Amino acid sequence: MSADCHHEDGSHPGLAGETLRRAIGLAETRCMTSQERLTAPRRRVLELLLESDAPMKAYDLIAAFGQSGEPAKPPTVYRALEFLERLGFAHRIESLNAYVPCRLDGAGHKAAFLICECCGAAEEFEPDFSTQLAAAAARGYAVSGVTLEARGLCPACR
Amino acid sequence: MSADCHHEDGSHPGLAGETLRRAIGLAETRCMTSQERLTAPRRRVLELLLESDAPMKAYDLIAAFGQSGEPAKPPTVYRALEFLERLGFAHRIESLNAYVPCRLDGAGHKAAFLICECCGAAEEFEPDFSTQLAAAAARGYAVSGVTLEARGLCPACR
DNA sequence: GATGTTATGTTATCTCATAACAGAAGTGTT
DNA sequence: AACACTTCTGTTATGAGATAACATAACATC
Repeated sequence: MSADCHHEDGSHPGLAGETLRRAIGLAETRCMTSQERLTAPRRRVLELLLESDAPMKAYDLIAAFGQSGEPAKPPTVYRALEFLERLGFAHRIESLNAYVPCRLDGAGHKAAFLICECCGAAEEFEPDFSTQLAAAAARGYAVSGVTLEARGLCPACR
Repeated sequence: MSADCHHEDGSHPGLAGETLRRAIGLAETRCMTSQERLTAPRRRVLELLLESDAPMKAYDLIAAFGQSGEPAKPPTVYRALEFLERLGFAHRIESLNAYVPCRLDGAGHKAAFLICECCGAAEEFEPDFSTQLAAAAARGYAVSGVTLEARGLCPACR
């Protein structure tokens, strides 16, 4: 994100109130059905991601973790992120070293982002990797996960 | 790369001798025509990348930099990598924190890799991003660069 | 040969992430 | 209930990756 960008990122406003509660409730349900546990630290990290307007760095999560200002220890947050990624509730954006909640239901182990170099917005979009998967198959590769990160300017910043 | 993989990565054998010299000569030429300078540290880092069979970490490059075993200082190597990326001579693989020489001529600011989770090979392939670029355009994004990283098993490791 | 620009050398520090081990909490048995 | 088993958490310490800041050197060009 450039330092002198004054645009707002309108693409993914953070959740709050009832909307937030429902998103977390949905995660609870999905954990139930897959015999996984949405424990307190995992729930807290998911909540922080959902509340945020923008991708969050791990140490942002660490700093914001405690209700009354006490930070978490790094492993607490990294473990929660690992869990959330494994269940598809969050994605890591490699080129930012940052994390976002999954905005698309059931994207599985594929993710695609449009990242604005001006305002820092990271918009997730439905990835169609058929071309690339065909190229991989032609080379004999068995692909288990794909990520795509496109950098540029969002409509507001152009 | 899994610790117990005994396969060889055959996809990108490191260059040596005449082949290596020609690859570097090509880079020299391309620098000339674009009014850029392939200075000693830049040339050295490119050489190390070209000689390697596999993606190299920045601190691998730092350790291998000196002819007689003396490491480089980190900024020396990071600056060279920045230059090589800018000119399209090298790519950073975000999900590995590692670097490879560009294997495709004139790929510009787009790159696509098949990364073997067993042997660590990273094969660059010709990216066709037409689908994703159309999706980006539909959202009003002006895309300046795209990277794709597909993880899985290479033919030898399957 | 003075000036502006680009690149390098050097020190220190910052950000990002994980290893290792002890303890607590849930689950299923007998 | 007592037990073993597994999963998750707490805590300390450290490893890995990258950059800020400033001084010096090399090149260009006028």
